[in-house]
Amino acid sequence: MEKIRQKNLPAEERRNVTVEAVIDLAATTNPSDITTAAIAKHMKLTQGALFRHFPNKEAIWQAVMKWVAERLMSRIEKAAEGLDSPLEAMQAMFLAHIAFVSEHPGAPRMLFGELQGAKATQAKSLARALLKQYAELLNELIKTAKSRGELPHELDNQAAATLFIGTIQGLVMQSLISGDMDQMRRDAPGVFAIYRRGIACTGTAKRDE
Amino acid sequence: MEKIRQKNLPAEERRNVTVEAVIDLAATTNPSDITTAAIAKHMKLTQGALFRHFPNKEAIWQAVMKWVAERLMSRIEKAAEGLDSPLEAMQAMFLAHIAFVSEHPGAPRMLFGELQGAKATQAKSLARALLKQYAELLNELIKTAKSRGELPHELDNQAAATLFIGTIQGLVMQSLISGDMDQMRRDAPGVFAIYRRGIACTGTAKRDE
DNA sequence: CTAAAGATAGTAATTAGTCACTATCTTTTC
DNA sequence: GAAAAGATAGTGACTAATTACTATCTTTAG
Repeated sequence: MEKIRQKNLPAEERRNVTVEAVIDLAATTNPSDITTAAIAKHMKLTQGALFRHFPNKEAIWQAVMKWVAERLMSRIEKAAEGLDSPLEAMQAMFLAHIAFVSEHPGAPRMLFGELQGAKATQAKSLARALLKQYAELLNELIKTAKSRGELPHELDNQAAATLFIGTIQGLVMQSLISGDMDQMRRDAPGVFAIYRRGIACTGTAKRDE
Repeated sequence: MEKIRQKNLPAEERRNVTVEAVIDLAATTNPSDITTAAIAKHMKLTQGALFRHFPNKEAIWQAVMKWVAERLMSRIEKAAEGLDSPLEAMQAMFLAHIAFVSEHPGAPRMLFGELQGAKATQAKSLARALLKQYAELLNELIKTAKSRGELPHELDNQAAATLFIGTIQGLVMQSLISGDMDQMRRDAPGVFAIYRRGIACTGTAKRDE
């Protein structure tokens, strides 16, 4: 069960190892500073050998984004599974997302890094697709919640979904900044509590008009 | 008032122009992809000439971060000025921040880009200082709001401040992703409304325990 | 006339990607 | 069932382009 130094791996296995190496590196390195040489070194391979398994660097990035998208979505969907209340489902998704990121700090960095770029790479379009799918999932939940009376009808769906994702992104950014991934796990419940009250609460509290 | 092509600018003026050129470029380019050559080209100067005014690239980035920190903080403080209610002040700050970013999309990109990096540059420590100052300002407002009864005492200050900043960062990220800075301005009021209810609302709404 | 600002033309280091060759595994054939 | 043949994986040295940065010459402004 130990991580033994493997040689002559079959192609697909080697590609998987490569993706993990990149996620690993991205935990401590700015994605755009990750060189093919660094990737190769981290997996104890020569730089040239990488190109036996990927046509170019962009293909590596694409594979990484696919990995992130698949793992993250499946994790989130699994967390929401079986929960009857949409609000409870959203909370479970929120915490699952945070947990995933704190286990793989490199994942959000790759995502943000890719989205930040100007040119329309294929990796970028994968990242966009992920966010879109996420937003749709949330919209469904919010709609169901409204129909069940768990959320007020006056609630702005768009804003609620934006804030849900934005809140996570904000937490992630602040953890990246402090360099402490546990901070995120600590802050998550309290932050979500505020979000939940924000969308559930109908009254406009105090207003002086 | 027109942007006339200036030559032989005095040193300080040239440095200002340089900073603006970088912010400009950062609006469409990943900060770590911005080369000294690109900066020079954008301000119609030769690359070598840049180093007459900055000892190295890091010094340029430092100047940029200083620019961002000063302009952003002064803008936010001005927005909150004269507002008696802390909650109103927070809303004004929120909207001012969003407005600033939508006018200078390059600013947050430089900030995030710098914070993302592993190594401890001076530009990075400026960025950290900015966020810290911001958080303290928020904390003061929240405390005052509590003492005036505008916010409930049970509210978690830390979480509220985190979410305030996080919400903005999230909005920024999503605008960067869609490439449409106006999206941010459109979403901001609705999103802040939810945040405001979230911190102001004491009741736990519906809970099934 | 001189000092500051810019142009020109470099440098050394680093980057993604290539290539001829070697090592190892898998399949075929008798 | 073992040797031959082919396929697959990895090596190490290379390249062309790009990078931040520098040295030297030229222009301009006061």
